[in-house]
Amino acid sequence: MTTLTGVTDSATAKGEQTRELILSTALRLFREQGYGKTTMRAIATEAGVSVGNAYYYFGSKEHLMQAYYDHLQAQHQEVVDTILAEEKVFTRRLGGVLHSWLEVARPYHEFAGTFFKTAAEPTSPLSPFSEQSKPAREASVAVFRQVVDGSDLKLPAELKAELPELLWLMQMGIVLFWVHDDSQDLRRTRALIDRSVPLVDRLLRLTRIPGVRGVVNDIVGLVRSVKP
Amino acid sequence: MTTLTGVTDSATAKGEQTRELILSTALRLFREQGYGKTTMRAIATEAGVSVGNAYYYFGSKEHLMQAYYDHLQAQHQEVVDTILAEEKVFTRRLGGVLHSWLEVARPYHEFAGTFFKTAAEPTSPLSPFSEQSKPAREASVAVFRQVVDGSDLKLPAELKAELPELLWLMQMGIVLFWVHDDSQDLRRTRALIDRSVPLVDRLLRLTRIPGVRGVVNDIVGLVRSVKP
DNA sequence: CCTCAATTTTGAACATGTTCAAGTAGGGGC
DNA sequence: GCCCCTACTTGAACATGTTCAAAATTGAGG
Repeated sequence: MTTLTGVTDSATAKGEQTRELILSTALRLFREQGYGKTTMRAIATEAGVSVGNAYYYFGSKEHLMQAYYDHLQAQHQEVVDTILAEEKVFTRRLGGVLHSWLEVARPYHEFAGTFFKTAAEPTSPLSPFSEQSKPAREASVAVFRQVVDGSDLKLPAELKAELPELLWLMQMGIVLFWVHDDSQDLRRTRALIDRSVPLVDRLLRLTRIPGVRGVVNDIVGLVRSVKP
Repeated sequence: MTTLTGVTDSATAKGEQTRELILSTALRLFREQGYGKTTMRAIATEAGVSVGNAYYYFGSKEHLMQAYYDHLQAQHQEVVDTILAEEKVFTRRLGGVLHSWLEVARPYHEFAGTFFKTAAEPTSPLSPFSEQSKPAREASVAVFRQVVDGSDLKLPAELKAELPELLWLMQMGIVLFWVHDDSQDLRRTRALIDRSVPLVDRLLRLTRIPGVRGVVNDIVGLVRSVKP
C-alpha cells in the first residue's frame, strides 16, 4: 500500500488493513447468506473485531453495501476496457457493456434488491442521484461515453453529447428489471438487452429523418434542463 | 359500516373500527414527523392501543405505508374522474392527471422517499411489480386507459392498446423524479411534466411517418414481451 | 525509555421493528 | 347460566442496527 503522503502511510496502514478485512468479510457473508440475514455482529465476529470497530470504518451497514458497489463497478470497468478495445460497432459495444455488467454482478443478484432498496431512498448517500455518489455515477456515465466515442456511430453533436447520459438511464432501467428478474439464468434480462440494443440503434438512425429531428432536440433539451 | 354479510357485520365492526383508528393515527404521525421518526410504539400509544394490537391489523410498519398508498390512489381516482369528464384533448388530459397526482401526494412528499425505498425492493409485497400489488397497479394503469380512450387521440390499435402501460411507466419515472425533487414548491417536477406531455404527444404523432412505424412496432413488441 | 496526543478498539447500552404466549371479551349452543 | 370458540388485545421479550464513553494501542518527539 503506497500513498502520496509518506508520513501518514504507515499510520493508516494498520487501519486500512482492518478496513479491508471487515469489508471482505462482509461481502463474503452477504454473498453466502444474503444482506438481510447477515448481521453486523456476525460480520464483526467473523472478522475477529468488535461491532463498534466495524462502525469505526463504515458508518452503517449500508456503507458496506456502497463499498461493494464500488468494487463491482471497478471490476466492470476492467472488463469493459477489454471489450471496447476490440469492438467498434456501436450495437456490439453497447450490448457487450450491458451483458458484461450482468456477468460481473451475477454473484450478487440475490441480494441486489436490498441494494436497490437503499439506493432508491433520496436521502440516502447511496442514491445514484445523490451528491455523494456523484463520482461513482460519473464513472458509470463515462463508460457509456467510451461506448459512444469509440464507435462507428454518426450523430449530430448535440445528441452525441447527451447520449451517454441517456444510455446510463437505460442501464438503470435494465438494472431495475434485472433486480426483479427471477427467471432461470436471467434469461429475461438477457432478452431485454438483446432486443433493446438494436432498437436504440434504429432509434438513433431515425434522427436523420427531418420530422424526427425536432422531437429529438426537444428530448435533448428536456434531459438537459432536468439534469442539475 | 354496512357489509353484505349481516352476520359478520357486528363481529367485524369492532375490529374494523380499531383498524381505522390505528391507520389514521399512523398517517397523521407520518405526516407530522415523517416515516422514519414515527415509531410503532408512538402510533400504538397515540391510538390508545398496544403495540401488539397494531401488528394484529398490519403485518408490519410497511403495511401501514401500503395502506396509505391505497388511500392516496383512491383520492387521485376521484380527482381524475372530475378532470377527465370535462376535458377531451389528450395533452390536457394527461397533464391534468399527472399534475393532480402531485397535488394529492403533496402532503406526503417529505416521507415519500421511504415509500419508494420499500417499493424498490423486489421481494417486498409493496413493490409496484409484485403480484400482491397487482390490483393497485392495474387500477393505476386503468387511469391512463381512461386518459387515452376518452381522448381525441388517433392511433393505430396496437399502439393504443399498449399506450396506457407506457404512460404508467412514464408516471413511475416522474414519481421517481418527484421523490428526489427538493425544489421550491416542486417547481422542477412541474416543469418536467409540462415539457414531457407535449413531447409525448409529438412522439405519438410521429408514428404516422412510415419509417418510424417499424420502430414503434418493435417497441410495442418489446414492451409486450417483457410484461409477464 | 518516557510522554502524550491521535488513532484505533471495545462492549455494554440504547432504540426500535417484530413476535408470541397468555389473557380478555363476547356471543352462540345447550 | 354455563361452556366454548373465535376474535381481539396485551405487554414483555427478542433481534438487530447504532451509539458512545472508556480503554488500549501506536508512533513521534524528547
